Amino acid sequence: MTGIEDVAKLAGVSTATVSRALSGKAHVSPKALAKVQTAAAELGYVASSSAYTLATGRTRNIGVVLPFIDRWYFSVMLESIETELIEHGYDLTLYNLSGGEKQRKRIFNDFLLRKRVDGVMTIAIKLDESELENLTRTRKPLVGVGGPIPGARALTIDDTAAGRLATEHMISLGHTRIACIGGEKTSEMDFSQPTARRTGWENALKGAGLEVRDEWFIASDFTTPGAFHAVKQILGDPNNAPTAIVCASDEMGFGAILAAKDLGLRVPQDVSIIGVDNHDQSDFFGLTTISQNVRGQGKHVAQVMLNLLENFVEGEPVNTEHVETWPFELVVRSSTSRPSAR
Amino acid sequence: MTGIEDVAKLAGVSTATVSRALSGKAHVSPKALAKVQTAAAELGYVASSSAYTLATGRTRNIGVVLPFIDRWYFSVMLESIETELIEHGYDLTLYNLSGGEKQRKRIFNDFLLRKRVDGVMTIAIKLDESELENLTRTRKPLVGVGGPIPGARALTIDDTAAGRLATEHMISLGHTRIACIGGEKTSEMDFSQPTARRTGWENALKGAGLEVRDEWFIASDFTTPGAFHAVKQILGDPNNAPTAIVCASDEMGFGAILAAKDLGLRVPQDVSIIGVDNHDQSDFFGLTTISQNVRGQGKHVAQVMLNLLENFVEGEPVNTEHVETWPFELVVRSSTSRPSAR
DNA sequence: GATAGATTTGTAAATGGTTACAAATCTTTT
DNA sequence: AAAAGATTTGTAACCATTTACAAATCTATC
Repeated sequence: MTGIEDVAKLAGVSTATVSRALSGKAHVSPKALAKVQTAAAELGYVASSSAYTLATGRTRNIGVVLPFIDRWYFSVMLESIETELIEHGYDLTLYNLSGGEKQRKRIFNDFLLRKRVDGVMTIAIKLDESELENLTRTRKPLVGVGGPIPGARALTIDDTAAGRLATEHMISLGHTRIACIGGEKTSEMDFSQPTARRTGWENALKGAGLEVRDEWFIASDFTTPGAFHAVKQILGDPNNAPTAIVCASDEMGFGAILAAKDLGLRVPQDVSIIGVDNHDQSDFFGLTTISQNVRGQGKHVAQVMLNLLENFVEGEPVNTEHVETWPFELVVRSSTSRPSAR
Repeated sequence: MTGIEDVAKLAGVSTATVSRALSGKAHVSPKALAKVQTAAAELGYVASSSAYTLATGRTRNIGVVLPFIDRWYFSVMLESIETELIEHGYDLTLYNLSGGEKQRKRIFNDFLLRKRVDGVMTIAIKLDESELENLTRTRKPLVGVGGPIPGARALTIDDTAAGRLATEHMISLGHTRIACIGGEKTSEMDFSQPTARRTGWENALKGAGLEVRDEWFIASDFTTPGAFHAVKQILGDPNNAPTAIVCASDEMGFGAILAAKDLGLRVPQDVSIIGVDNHDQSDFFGLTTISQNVRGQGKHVAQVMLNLLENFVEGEPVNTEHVETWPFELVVRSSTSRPSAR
């Protein structure tokens, strides 16, 4: 393999000059620059990133930790973060927690501590004490998206407010019998969204003086089939069927729509349905939703990280708690309307 | 940060001994081993991966290149590869091509050449001349999945045979009017699946002496909404409506089912529909499909890579063309049946 | 208890870049 | 044309590990 020394020899300059010429960090005479560039091109030279890292302490690589990949929110978030990082010359190494508890332990105890990354981003992950402790001890930037991180920077939407807005949309249309399909009791791995969105639903109902019936909340995983079954339960009950359903995600909203249709109910004439996310396919399903521009968030959170790395001052504390709130908005489509008069 | 020297000092041995004790690559006396281990634990020492890489030439990191993340096949493939790699102590760095042509260029011309990865895996990517050339010049293992790679190892299903089996299933049920929803004319980025599966459909029809009507093939992207619109076209035609539809993927199959229902047609009584993949939600939709264990393929292809890295012999050619064919099978669900008598 | 052989250990040379510092060269000013 | 200042360059130390080689220690044998 050709190294910097080969280039220096061919160009007739020292390795220092080659380094300066190629990195652009210091001025080099036009002649030298040209010689180095042609020599490098001729040899097909590319700097070894490990030598660079060893010398500078920077990896130009950031670690991204997430609980799943095969869900819309996560894959889209990952995609937009990756695009933004590559754009700025950074690599992304992936740490996916779906491999179980022991894989999770290894990631936090081994992989993330190997000085392989300049910073860590977490996507909708709740870190436990020791994980957080491990991460902060590395003194590297930590940035989260999809929920707050104690003691670090994070970007998130106000999930309670989102759940509330979704519900208030239904209330404003005249619905009084409003159910909610939400996440299971927060598992270790999930974040706060499920419960927060449910709380928003409760708050909205209470705020409007409507009753919060236990049987009008059904826990389900965040998938289309999960919500499908939940909604069949809820709509199948001849005495208690609600006229509106608030789903904690759009993927669940799709399941709700399919379930209603499967029962022969019309959406929105017989049931109104709303989700949260603005999934790429929500338009296709005509699903009214609380839109939260996931791609925008991914790009933004990547920029926050890059900024942190750029303006890093030795000695200063890297991570300070700071949660930034991202806006959301109601997008009305054809899955919600006034309840039909009985 | 604590380095190997600190550990050596605390344990009262040389750095060489620390290295040997911790890597387990050479025998160390039990006493020394114990001393080193306690010292390392006390200091919370973790070896710097860049120094390791510089000294050994191995990164324990492999690069994965894919065209999208937010599609079921890709996210599941990625997830299973990542799990297998982490299991064996390898990192995965992600190169996603969805950021456009210039991003693609940078990835192949810069990122993958920086000696940052021990090997490269591509998922359903067609490499052009120069990309392939760049990759093979690094003399690092290259392994593909989802289609062959000229001059390198690859794992793939026989997409033509899969398309053919799907179609023959319809034929064996007695269908004679069989349409196909397939991929657009192979774009640069996609792989051969779209056309291969279409070819399978054609071959099956010809083999059975049935006519191949041009208007019974509709190109669409590989999404549910895409297929939805395509199928509405095809089923809406009063004179030419087929009784069976072969979709090039399950996500398209879902769209086909929804489109049929939307037109008031019953599946399978009025139209039979089949897909390819065995998507996690195919069971939910009752979609008959050609199943290709994507997780299994991901795991396998990761093992092939690890094997290559393990048994790497200096001087031997690393990449030799070899395509391994992965099996698939017909999974019959409720979306296919005999055509109803007119 | 000396000798040979096996095992364990330490010394120091890689690995391939970056960069502080000093030396050399080039401008400008007098 | 010399002096001062600015710019460009080269030398060599440094980053944190691994590992070849030699030295030291241990174990077994006579």
